[in-house]
Amino acid sequence: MKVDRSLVKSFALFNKMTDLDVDVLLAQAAPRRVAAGDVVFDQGGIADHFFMLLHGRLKVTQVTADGQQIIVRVVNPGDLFGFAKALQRVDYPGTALAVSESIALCWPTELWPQFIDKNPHLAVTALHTIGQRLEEAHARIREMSTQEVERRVAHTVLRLVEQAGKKEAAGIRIDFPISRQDIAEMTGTTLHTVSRILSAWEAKGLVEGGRQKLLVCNVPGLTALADEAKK
Amino acid sequence: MKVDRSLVKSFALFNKMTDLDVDVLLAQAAPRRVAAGDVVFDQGGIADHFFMLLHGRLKVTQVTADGQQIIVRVVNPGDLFGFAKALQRVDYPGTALAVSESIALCWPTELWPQFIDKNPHLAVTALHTIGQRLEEAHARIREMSTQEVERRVAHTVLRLVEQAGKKEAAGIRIDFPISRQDIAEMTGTTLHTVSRILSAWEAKGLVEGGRQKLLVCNVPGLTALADEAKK
DNA sequence: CGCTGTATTGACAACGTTCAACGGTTGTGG
DNA sequence: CCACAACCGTTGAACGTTGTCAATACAGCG
Repeated sequence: MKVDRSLVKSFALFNKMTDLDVDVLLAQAAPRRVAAGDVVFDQGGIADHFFMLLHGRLKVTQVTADGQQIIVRVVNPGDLFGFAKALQRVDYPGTALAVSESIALCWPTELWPQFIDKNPHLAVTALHTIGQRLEEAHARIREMSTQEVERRVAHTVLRLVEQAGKKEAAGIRIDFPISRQDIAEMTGTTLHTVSRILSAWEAKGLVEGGRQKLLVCNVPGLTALADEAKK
Repeated sequence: MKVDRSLVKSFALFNKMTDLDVDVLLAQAAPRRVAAGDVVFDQGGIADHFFMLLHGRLKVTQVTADGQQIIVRVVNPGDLFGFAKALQRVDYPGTALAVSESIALCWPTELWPQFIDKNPHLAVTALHTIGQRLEEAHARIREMSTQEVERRVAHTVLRLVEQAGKKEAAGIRIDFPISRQDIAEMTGTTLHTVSRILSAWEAKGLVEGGRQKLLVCNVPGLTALADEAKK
């Protein structure tokens, strides 16, 4: 039940805090293991906990009234997630699903007010986190408003490289299982179009595909594609 | 220079505060008049102040690297805006431009920490505000990912009715000058398409157009259009 | 009165979705 | 252990929504 301080000290959220404060926070946290494919919480469910990802990878999705799904974001180790209550919501606005074996720290939402009370840093950090997320959302809106699909996919893949890139001999591997459908739901297009684009890129030697796999061979090349003003 | 308490007490931000606290806040605020077409701050400018809109209407825009513009949001009376510094930014991420004669309260950003220190309510309110804005952004992403242009425009117009609707004999007036270009930049399309859609709606008696004018005659009809699942 | 910014409308092209069929891989249950 | 289902991916063809290009009209303003 007890999580060791050394496991979390490297995350941005904690590295400005004293050992004592970290210990207090950890003492109230429950670690939770989530198998790939399992959900941490469901869209519409009562927001009774908030979380931090220790290990693994999650995707947060939303389903529209007419059944279409989009991926809101990918959760990486060190990220806070599911703190809907802090935003004055009673329910979770999306579903968090593990795409690979993951471990999350869980706190009951009732503790949130105490936490920010005891540790003003946390409130500031939370504000920054949400601020960044808002900027990401606006960036995505900007892209969807002004760019054609191929550039959006390029940007999305580059973002994944940043967040989950792992160096390999032949290039940079996206370090979790990701399907064309997933990329489609991140960019607002269909898996067909994504498949075509990735095939074209593979022919150019920019990437290497595979079942739920993606290896980026030529980052500068992709960046050029992403930044290229409309011809 | 002094702003009377009664002018602001009706806004959500202040109505949970004591008269004394309100007075303290107001004592440090500078009211600023902005003519239609003038900017309050520029994208990229140093974020040395944050604001609350007392009267009028602003639009917040962003320009992309290749010169395309989008409208991030519309600022209504009572809204906080431009608190970039609280999100750990040094510059404003967008430009705030008055679309009609407006009055804003200005505070130097250095005061922000003191404010949330003295008035914990404010930090909570700020979190809620940003949380809502994040949800709006996600809603917009969802719409742009899954809906065709006409429905997006319908949603956008309905949102404007909520925010800036003014009852008239023939329907609900959008209470500030708004062009087809503006609507296009809010929905991620072109003014041509917006013009076509509005013309079609006018033929059906749903709206009445005009130069920088918009009157919604049939709200339920528009709502039906907006919610209609894809045929 | 002419200029500038806004709006309308048509013709056309194209990007991307939809529909459809097929191949390959993984995992499961008999 | 093999057969089969379920899922993921690929690719072709047709269609349609929407952007692009272009021409015109109109209102407001100096």
